[in-house]
Amino acid sequence: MQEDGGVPLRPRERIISTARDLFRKHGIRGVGVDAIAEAAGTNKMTLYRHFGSKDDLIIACLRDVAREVDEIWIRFDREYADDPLGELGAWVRVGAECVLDDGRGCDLANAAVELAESDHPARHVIEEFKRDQRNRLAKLCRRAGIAKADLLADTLTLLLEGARVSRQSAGIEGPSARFIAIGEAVIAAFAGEGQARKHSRLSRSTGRQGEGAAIVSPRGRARRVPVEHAR
Amino acid sequence: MQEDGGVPLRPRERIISTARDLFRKHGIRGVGVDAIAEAAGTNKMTLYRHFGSKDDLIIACLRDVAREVDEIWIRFDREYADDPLGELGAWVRVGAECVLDDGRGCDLANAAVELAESDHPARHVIEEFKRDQRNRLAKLCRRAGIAKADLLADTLTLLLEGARVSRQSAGIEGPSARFIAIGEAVIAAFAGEGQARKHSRLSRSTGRQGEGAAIVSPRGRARRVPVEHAR
DNA sequence: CGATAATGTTACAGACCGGTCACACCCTGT
DNA sequence: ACAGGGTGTGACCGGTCTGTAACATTATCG
Repeated sequence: MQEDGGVPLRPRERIISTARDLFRKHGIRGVGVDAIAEAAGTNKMTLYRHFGSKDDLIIACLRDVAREVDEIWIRFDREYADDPLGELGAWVRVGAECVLDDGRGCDLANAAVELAESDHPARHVIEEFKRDQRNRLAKLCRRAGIAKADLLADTLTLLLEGARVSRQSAGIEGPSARFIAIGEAVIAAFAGEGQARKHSRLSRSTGRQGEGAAIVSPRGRARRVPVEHAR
Repeated sequence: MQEDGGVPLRPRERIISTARDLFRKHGIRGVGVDAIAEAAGTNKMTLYRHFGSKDDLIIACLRDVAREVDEIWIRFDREYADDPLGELGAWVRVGAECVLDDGRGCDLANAAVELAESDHPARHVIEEFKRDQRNRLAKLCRRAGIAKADLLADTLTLLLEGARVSRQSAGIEGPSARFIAIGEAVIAAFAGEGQARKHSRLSRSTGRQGEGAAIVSPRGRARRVPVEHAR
């Protein structure tokens, strides 16, 4: 049946994996539990034995996404333990990968749009995740010696969030195509301001990209990262 | 019955207005045509006589939103005819208003998230609208003498788009709270780079805001604008 | 007034939704 | 061999969804 790395997946994992896929492709409200169960090679009854309701399944999926993103952070924090500025650059590149990917944006953010009810149980997971991402990024900025670390973290968060949603509504050639160039320029501007202050010029900061960069094209180290549609 | 400015609205306008409201509150897929018709003080049959299908109604609503935003642009272009930099500032402030407002983000962007099918007829409207917004903003940047006008337009677009979506998933205290500060700082950085070059420093550019600005609070001129949940 | 168009009302079709029930099956461990 | 837990099957419930049919009512305007 369905496997992952040679190990046959049990129904529960298959359901979560399949549900994540279908939710992402068609939207949470655009796919029914029956379709999920069938696509996962099982049936509705088994699905309901593992997840008491569709909302429960949604929450489990969102938690699963959040867990994957956390793992990326943990790996990055280890790989770039003594190079926080390099980690910031890697954050931009992996963010750009997420922007391209399949162009469906962040699962958590999408869920927040779809599940409009302000008291929906999934909102806790979403808000906690977003808060966590912001804090992680701010901490990284602080570690990198950025003077206005929180402000840079917020700026980068808005840029990535915007790139991912803009990719959906304005297309791949829209403003999100310049996410890498913009992100790197912003980091350079913030980094150059607090300490060395040599040249706090905006854009054209790390070489390459510049005005005519057009389509963002992640390469180099970030390519190795099997990030799928994380975050 | 339902009026607007003293003039009684005909069923068609009432339906569009009501549908926009309900779509916004509960999401497009979260509200049925029957509920829309009833809330609009009419019935499903009349709704279907004006709009052949729910998709048609969705498209009409999105066009209506786009039209309102266009009107704002036209007014701004007239009010700030000889002060493009001032218009950019106004753009940021009215954007911040949209971010706050009811915290449900851009109707067009939300629709792009909800209507995941890549061939959904509403996608044309959405993409055209977003392309148009970007071009308008870029033209404004050019008029303001910004050297890298397109890059600034893309940056501001990502920031606003990010602020509006982040407001939904990370809450009102999240990164979107600093949208005005960030936006103004970016504009100042770009404006200071191309020509005068006096101080291209990031942040702390136009006074006020700064590090501890916390919640964005639109005031002054932008307050007059009855923007509702435009864009 | 009278003709015509727009609107209201009710009922219905057909599909799909989330969720449950009863029961049969099969695999695993002892 | 046996027991028990996880799983598969199909039917079913009540509700909601988009969309339509037929007919009654009202508004508009010459």
